[in-house]
Amino acid sequence: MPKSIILDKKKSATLTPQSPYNFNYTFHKPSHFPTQNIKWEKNIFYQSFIFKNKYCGLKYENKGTIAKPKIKLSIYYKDKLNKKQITEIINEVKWRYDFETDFSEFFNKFKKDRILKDIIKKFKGMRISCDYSLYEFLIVCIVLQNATVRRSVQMMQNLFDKYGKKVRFDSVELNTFWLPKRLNKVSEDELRTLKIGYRAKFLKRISKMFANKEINEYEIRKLGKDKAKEELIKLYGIGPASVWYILFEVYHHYDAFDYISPWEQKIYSKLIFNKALVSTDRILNYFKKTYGKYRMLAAHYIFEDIFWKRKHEHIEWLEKEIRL
DNA sequence: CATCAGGGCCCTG
DNA sequence: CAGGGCCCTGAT
Repeated sequence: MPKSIILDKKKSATLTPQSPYNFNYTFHKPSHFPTQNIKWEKNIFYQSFIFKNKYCGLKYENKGTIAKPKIKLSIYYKDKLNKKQITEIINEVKWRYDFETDFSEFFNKFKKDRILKDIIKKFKGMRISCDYSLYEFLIVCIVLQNATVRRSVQMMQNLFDKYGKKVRFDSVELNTFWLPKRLNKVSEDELRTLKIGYRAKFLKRISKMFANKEINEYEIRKLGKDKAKEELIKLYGIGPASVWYILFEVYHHYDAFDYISPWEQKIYSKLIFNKALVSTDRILNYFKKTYGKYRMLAAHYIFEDIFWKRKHEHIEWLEKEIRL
């Protein structure tokens, strides 16, 4: 078990995202895979955060409204962070939680859409949120592949316990990820003792690429969707199912919806067509035609809506599809 | 007890 | 471009 790093220093800043911004629907996504590097409670969000090899903790507090958003960000750290580094962390946070995008066109365009109209009313101001760096998100993708959620949770926790650290700040203790070079050094056999199976090879290769700086997360932000896809799909262990998640969540391409995995196909079939199984082509065409460049964002709103409902009520058909 | 598919991907033919 | 193999786990 990792030992805790106590983060006893703190700097705070007040941030004002573009309106409308819904704090809670952005910082908590029930459809997302749960990992122990983050913690949400109403109007507060915590995360562990590795910034240039430094282990930090971030606390976000909702101090505004959806129409007049205001977020207090507190950065907890141990050694020292200079002003420039603080600014860099703030900029990264703004990107990760989609502070600066203008959503008005999306909301206006679809406020009468048969599926989205009610969802938009309720979720207006929900943004993309990515709790991970590219490297960390790749780990999550790989751990999700060909496994049930329960098993993915176990694999992730084993990795956190073996290679990550823990940070303690404010009132929380959270797991952290590790640096790519850490995994680059371990053997495939050692990784396999963590019950991750054939994924060990993927993690090693990807960690090696990051350790050797063969891939640059920030350069890919400058690329268009197709170019970015081309780069990402080259990664060993990243195929068509994973790459769309990355393009949307990490790179904010609101139209990154050109592939549906079987379990998602069933969910969209039910929600959009009220049928057990509609062909993936038909679903994708519907989204493309109806939502155009916002098709993945629309899909995201629809997905979050059903998963929020699931928190409060039992949805029989959905339980069958997600197989915990 | 055995068998099997699961929130894919790689590699081969 | 189809299909087999891959890890482990819980369901049957």
